[in-house]
Amino acid sequence: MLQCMSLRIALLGLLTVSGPSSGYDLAKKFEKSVAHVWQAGHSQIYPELAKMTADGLLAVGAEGARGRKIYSVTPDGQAELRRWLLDHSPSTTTRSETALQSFLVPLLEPDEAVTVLRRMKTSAQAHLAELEELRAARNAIADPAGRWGMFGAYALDLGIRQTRGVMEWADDSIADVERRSGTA
Amino acid sequence: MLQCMSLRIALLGLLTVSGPSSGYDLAKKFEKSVAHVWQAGHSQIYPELAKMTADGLLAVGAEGARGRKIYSVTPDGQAELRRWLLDHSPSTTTRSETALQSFLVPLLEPDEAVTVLRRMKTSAQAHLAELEELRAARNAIADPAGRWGMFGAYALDLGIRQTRGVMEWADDSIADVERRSGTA
DNA sequence: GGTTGACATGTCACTCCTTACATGTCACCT
DNA sequence: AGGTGACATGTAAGGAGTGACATGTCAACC
Repeated sequence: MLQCMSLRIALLGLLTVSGPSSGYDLAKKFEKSVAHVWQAGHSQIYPELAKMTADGLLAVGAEGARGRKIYSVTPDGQAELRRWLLDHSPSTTTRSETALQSFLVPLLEPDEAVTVLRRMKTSAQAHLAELEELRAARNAIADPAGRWGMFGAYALDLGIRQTRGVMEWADDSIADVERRSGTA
Repeated sequence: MLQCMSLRIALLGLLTVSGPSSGYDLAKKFEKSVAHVWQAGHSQIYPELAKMTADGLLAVGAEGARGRKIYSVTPDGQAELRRWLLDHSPSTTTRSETALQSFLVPLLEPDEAVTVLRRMKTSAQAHLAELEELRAARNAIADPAGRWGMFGAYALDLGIRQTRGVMEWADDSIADVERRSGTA
């Protein structure tokens, strides 16, 4: 089993917090939460749930209306999740189109580079607004004292900091490009 | 052509800066530079170079010793790279194991969560040291006034900021977990 | 009764990426 | 002459991920 695991883990975590759920519900919740850190569509989720069931990490309860299958986490599944969190040092393999653009941007003329950097800043700004709205909604509704009250909260905080970092970086890089082209 | 493109673009950029190079040389340079933002092994690079040649983005010069093929960027290749940088808004699809761990960490007991967060901080620290050494080496050697002097420099700066951000986040999150478990 | 649209689950084809395997060249050492 | 090891280029098998397609249920509305 040298596979990536991450989708499995994400689903185990989500199912732990949600309690027994159907694939459809999981896919919807996934989209609104875990997808910020690990993307997957229903066409990947349904087969993975089936495989996880076959591997004993999940159990299928009664099938509800419209053929809904209700999954829940087995003890093996809990153990798998715990083990991954405690023992697995995450692989650092990056693959970010934004970072690639930032890498290559010096290949452009200064004014073009500034345009690209400004676009990056704008989209970071939009992303930041989205994340801060999410946090505001959390603070208004969620019960942070509950058993899983902080589920996703640290990741949200991290995302906000990283996005702010991108904005600051873009500002400084724009200034740097302009300084260099001014004195050239 | 709804493909990802990113590997193509990375190779075009690297080849633009390196000047005509063999696949082997590109793979080595790739590993030391672009791989920080987009990973790929030689088994992916060789076929991609062949495809890019077939698509007219690259041209093969004389074959050197030991069957070396010397690739160079064609005008079509330059245009492709420019177009991607100027017109392509990078997809925001995240997929980070670190972020996934940060997402799920509240599922653990407080002391376990602290352990995981400390590990994340340590590895961020190591990564930061690596990046700062890279920057020091750049500053000692590189000629930032040269045509491509800043190639990769903005990405390196971004990486350093992001990694510092992770460390700060880890510190604050550890403090938060400890505060919550103390008052619970 | 029929249409619409949200609910619900899946498959298929294709691209992307990783690991391991396979092949052959050339310089240098003994 | 033979061995070693860096150089150099590839292929193959399989897992991961994407987008489009396919199928069927059920409630509500007209």
